[in-house]
Amino acid sequence: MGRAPCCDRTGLKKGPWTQEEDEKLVAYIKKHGQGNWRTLPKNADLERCGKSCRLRWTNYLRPDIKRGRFSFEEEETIIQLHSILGNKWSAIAARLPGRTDNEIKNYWNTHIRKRLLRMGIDPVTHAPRLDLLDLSSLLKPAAYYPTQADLDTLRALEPLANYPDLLRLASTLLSAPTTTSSQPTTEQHMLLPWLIQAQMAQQVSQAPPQHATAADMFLQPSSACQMPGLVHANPAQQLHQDHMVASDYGQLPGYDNQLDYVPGLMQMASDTSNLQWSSPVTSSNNNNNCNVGSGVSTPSSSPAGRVNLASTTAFCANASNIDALIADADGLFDMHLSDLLDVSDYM
DNA sequence: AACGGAACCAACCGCTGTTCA
DNA sequence: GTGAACAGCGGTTGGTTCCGT
Repeated sequence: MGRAPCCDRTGLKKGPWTQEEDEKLVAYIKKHGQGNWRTLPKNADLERCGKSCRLRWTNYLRPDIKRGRFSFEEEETIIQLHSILGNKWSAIAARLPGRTDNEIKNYWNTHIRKRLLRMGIDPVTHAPRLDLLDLSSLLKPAAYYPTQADLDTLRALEPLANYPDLLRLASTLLSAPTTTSSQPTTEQHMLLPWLIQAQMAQQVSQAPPQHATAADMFLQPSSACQMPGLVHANPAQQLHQDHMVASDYGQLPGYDNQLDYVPGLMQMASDTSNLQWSSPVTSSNNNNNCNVGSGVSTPSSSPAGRVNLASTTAFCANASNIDALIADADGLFDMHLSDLLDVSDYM
């Protein structure tokens, strides 16, 4: 378009607003309404551009703005909505009465984002950061009291050696804390054959290109290999638990029930021995546009694809019915893989 | 008390989508 | 149909405050 900037007039004031300017703007809008922002400054006797006036009004002077610290409930809502909507601050703000998009954005960048990073959760994908996980978690139990089961586990993992990312994923799953002891659960052992099968199937079907790791194959929403819900995190839930258990975010609480996720996971594995994972939600619209990164800036440090099913869903649907999507996603939050990922050892 | 770095947040910038002449 | 004007959005900046040394 090449549109000229709105504030190209010289002599217009910039920087912080004075109380006098605020009063002028508020008085004018109270009397005349918002109307045309372009003409407002002149009519209100303000040496500001319309854009600056609009920003000042919407972010600060609007009477319905709630100021002060965010409550925990608001924080939880922001995290959940962000996992669905991404950096759609205005959409998030629309669901937080009294909060502006700018305020939420600032709060995210200064508080929540850093907190998630400390928790080992990627603030963009809301997934556990694979780069923080390694084989040491697998070896840890065996190093202390190597049982036959531990040895079997390690032996079974040997074929994964050439797929470090997949190995990390297996490490994550298999190192999930157990209820009463350090022994892997039956379900965790059941996962092993599936991982091996997946790895072997991949070797047979196609050799992964140099630039695509095994984990990329798993995590790419637009590829044939989708793993919906598997790495779905609920940082809000985790935050809540942290609040309950420890104020130090570097120390994650223990988890007492990881069995919730396993049946679904094993079902997925048994349904998809050929790695053609799909979900009822995404399979109908599984094209390249379903890259959840679209519309959201994705730092290079983030995984190639976003593995959050809710996010995928939202973006695939062009966010045409966000409320419905959020309602759907609320149900999906019942799946807490993050609840079983204890990454505190790697922090 | 002074200093420097970190944290915070209001405001700006640049871009996109929509409207309208 | 075209392009300028406009509103709105998300990313970034820079000034201020806080805090540790």
